[in-house]
Amino acid sequence: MIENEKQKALIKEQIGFLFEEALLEEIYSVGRIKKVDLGQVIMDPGEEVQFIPFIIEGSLKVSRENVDGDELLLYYIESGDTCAMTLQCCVTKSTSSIKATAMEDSILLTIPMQFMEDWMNRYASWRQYILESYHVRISELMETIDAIAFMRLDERLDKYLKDQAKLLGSLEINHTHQQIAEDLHSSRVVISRLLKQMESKGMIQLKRNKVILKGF
DNA sequence: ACATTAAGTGATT
DNA sequence: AATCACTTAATGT
Repeated sequence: MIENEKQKALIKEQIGFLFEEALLEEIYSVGRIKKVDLGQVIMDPGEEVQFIPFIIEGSLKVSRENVDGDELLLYYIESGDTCAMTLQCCVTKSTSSIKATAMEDSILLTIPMQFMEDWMNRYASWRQYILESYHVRISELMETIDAIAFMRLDERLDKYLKDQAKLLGSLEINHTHQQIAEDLHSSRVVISRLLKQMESKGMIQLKRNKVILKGF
């Protein structure tokens, strides 16, 4: 139950326009606010998902992970978004096949999954939102597939840095080369070399644990 | 001062 | 584009 007026206002501001009053009231009565820190893992493959997360503030990255812990970044979710894969898990009552990590300190609104179906039947706005969310996720997945299949790694890296900067609203990206390599499913050495190349072209500036973009 | 972790580089596949 | 093996640089204790 969300009692705090400040939190209510925040929710209203971020997702209020999506739903009618009655549904918002229900959201207030069953939702929980959850704060997560940068780097915190919200969902792990194999875990049973029992809530639907909305991003109220901040952003998450969603990635695929294999048994060896190798990763591949799929897409990001930001304020007002929810995670389509979670929805799928809720409907089929299966376990998560993806990993979600906080890209910055973020605030989530979590809704227990048992309300999902009921709301789908009773609220057109909810139904539409869920469908719309699926649509957006799938488009982004397509974009990622295109990038993997058709772009060279240096182009992907460039896109990655720009996406990252846009999302976090900063030209400074605080990642190690190792972390970037993991997101792109490449190796650190290769990323270091490509970054060095970009630096000598004047596109970026390199610091320890940091990449600074020189505009877009 | 030393250990640890991040980043740079040549050579090889 | 990946991996190995090694060097150099930055940072924490």
